This record gives sequence, structure tokens and C-alpha cells, in this order.
Amino acid sequence: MPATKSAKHTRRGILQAASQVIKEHSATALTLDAVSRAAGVSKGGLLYHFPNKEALIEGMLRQYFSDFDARLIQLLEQEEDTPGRWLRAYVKACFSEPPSDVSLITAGLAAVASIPRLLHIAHEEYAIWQQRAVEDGIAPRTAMLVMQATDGVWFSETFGLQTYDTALRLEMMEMLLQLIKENRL
Amino acid sequence: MPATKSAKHTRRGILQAASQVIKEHSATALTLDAVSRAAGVSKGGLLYHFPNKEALIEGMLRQYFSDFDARLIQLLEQEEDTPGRWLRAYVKACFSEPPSDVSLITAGLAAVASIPRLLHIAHEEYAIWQQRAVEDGIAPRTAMLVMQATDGVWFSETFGLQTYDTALRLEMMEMLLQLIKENRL
DNA sequence: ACAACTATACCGTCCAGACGGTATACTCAA
DNA sequence: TTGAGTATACCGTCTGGACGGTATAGTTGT
Repeated sequence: MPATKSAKHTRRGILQAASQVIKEHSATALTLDAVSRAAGVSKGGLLYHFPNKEALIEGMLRQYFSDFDARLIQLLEQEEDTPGRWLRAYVKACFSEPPSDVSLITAGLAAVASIPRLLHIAHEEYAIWQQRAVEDGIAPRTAMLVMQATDGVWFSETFGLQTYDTALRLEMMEMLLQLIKENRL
Repeated sequence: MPATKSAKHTRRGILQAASQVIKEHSATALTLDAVSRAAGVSKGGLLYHFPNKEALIEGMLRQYFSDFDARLIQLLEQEEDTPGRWLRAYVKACFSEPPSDVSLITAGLAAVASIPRLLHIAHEEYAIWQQRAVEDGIAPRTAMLVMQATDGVWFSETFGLQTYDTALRLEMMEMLLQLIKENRL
């Protein structure tokens, strides 16, 4: 049993705070002081959970992917077992609300601007997704197209390059789901 | 070398060096000292051209878009005047080699991690592109799909999430061009 | 004369991380 | 059942270095 409250809870709070700092300011504003302040934790406390800044950023990334995967699995269970099942879940996951209360969406990536080496984590995850998409029972070319388009929307929205309204977003998503269904190209 | 070689030339060299620093290290490694060192210019010299760091980053962004647009125009002239002309040039521009010796591809975006406010520059450019795509004489939905897929590839490659080989890249591009040609959805 | 620098020194601030300390809770032997 | 020891979960301060920016005096082609 933990000496004080819950270490798990504090840890997650720190990650959430780190994410918040980036969202509200910028990736370079991600300092240990700022994070500890936002998390309502002392700097020492922060460093207890994450021995250094790199560990903190890595923690954010892993948390994000972990939450995203959980969301994916959840959506996957709701899909009927026909070709394109995984891809449908993926599209829906990307188009739906951030899967993580830590909301690393921008955060994680932006933070990586500090330590590019950590990108390998994302690279590995992405490779798995791509594999899944291609082996999803539909034409690989269609699968790739849908996935790339989904990612295009996700990226450009995440970086604030465009701001779709809900209707257009929905339309975009429907179109991609339709492409999966038709499975021709 | 003469003291007065060419201000234009030095300026560009500095932007190129800044880009290089980010590519080789990271966005947070973009310090005035590092840039001046990489550019073979004194710190004073750097600050002569760019009064502060923000101006430097803005310079990088603008240079990149300027170079990209130049490349776009060049490709546009090679396209025959049929519907989807602009989009074809856009796809080819995104899939071809970096248009800028300053190669801000990653650089510019990563740098923006420091000063998100500068994203409005990219936002404005992107809005224009999107407008062009939609008004390109083909079905708007097809146009959007092709553009988003193109951006998806560009982003995931730029961030090192995936590494296509030349053949697969080419195939991807051909498929997108084919979609424009067929213009159905 | 002037633009386009070089070279160097300096200042205030910020920041990562180390460090020493504290409080709580659990373990176990006498 | 007590009390000594240990592990966990923090707190708050300090330091050395880096960084953005200023300043200033000098240099060199045109």
C-alpha cells in the first residue's frame, strides 16, 4: 500500500498537466517547474515519478498510445466482423474525440520536438497500424488510401492548419467509411 | 571573401543553417549561438539580419512556403489545362523532392513548436491550397480526399512515422493521380 | 561614407537535475 | 504490541550552465 494517496493517480495527473502546459503555451514551455506547478506537485515529487525530462515525455507518448489503443479496441468490438473491420474502427477513433484525458494529441508530438529519438515509439505503433490496415480483408490500395486520408485530416486538424465544422468532419468520415464498404479502386 | 558579399545570400545561408540545426538535432536545439555557428556567421551578424529568434523562425516559415509555391507554379506550367490541373501539380509537388534548399520540411513545423502563434502563416497558406483544390474543376469530395491523402503521406513521412521506398511512393502517387482523372466518388 | 558584417563581453533569466529532508505506512522480530 | 527498520511518496532549495538579447568597438569591400 502506498504511503500517501495513490502514486498511479499522481503520475497520471502529472502527465495530464504536462499535456496541458503544451496545449496552453508551447512545447518549449514544457519545463519541469511548469509541469509540477500545473500538477500541484513539487518539483521533487515530479522527479520522483519521472527521473528526468525525457522520461516524462516518453511517459506522455506511451500514455497516449495506450489510451488510443484502448479506444480502438472498444470501437473494434462494436464493429461487425466483415472485411474492413479494423479500418472502420481506426477511422472512427481518429475522427472521434481525443481518447485520452491526458489528451496528448498535439502534446505528445509537439514534445517530441525536444527529443526526436523518442519518435521511434510512434514509428513502431504506426507500423503496426499500417500492417493491420493492409491485412484487413479489403484491397490494400484502398486501405492505404483511406488510412492516409484519415491521417491527413488528423494531422492538419491537430496542427491547426484547418478547422472543420462538425458537419464537414462527419461527411469526410462517412465518405471514408463508404470507400471501405465499396472496396474498389 | 568580401565583407559585402550579398546580404540576400547571407540571409538565406542563415535560414538554411537554422534548418540544418533542427534536422540534425532538434527544435529545442535551435539557439542563436548554434545557428550562427552553423551558418559561419557571428552572433551579431545573425542578429543583424533577424532582430530576434521569432523573426528567424518566421523567416524560415516564409522561405519554405515561398519556395514551395515556386515549385508549385513550375509544376503547374507543365500540366495540361484539364480539370484537376492544380491538384495534380500539388500532388506531384508533395511527392517530389523538397522544393527548398532551406529544406524547412520538418524544420519549419518543428520550429513552430516554440512559437505556435506563427502557425497562422501556415494556416493561411493551407486555406488557399484547400480553396484551389476544391475549385479545381473536379468533384469537391474527390479533391478533398486526394488532398487529405497526399497530406497524410507527407506528414507521416516528414515526421518519420513511415518510410516508403521509391516504388511504393510512386504507386501511391499514381493512384492519387488516377483518382483525379477518374473523378468519381 | 556606408552597408555588412566580425569579435567579444556582458546581463538577467530560466532551467534541468541533484540533493537533503519529511511524513506516512507497512514488516517483522522480540 | 511495540518499536526499529525499510520503502514509498513526496517537498523545497540550490547550483551550474545555457540562452536570448544588448552593447560596443573595430573591419572591409564598394
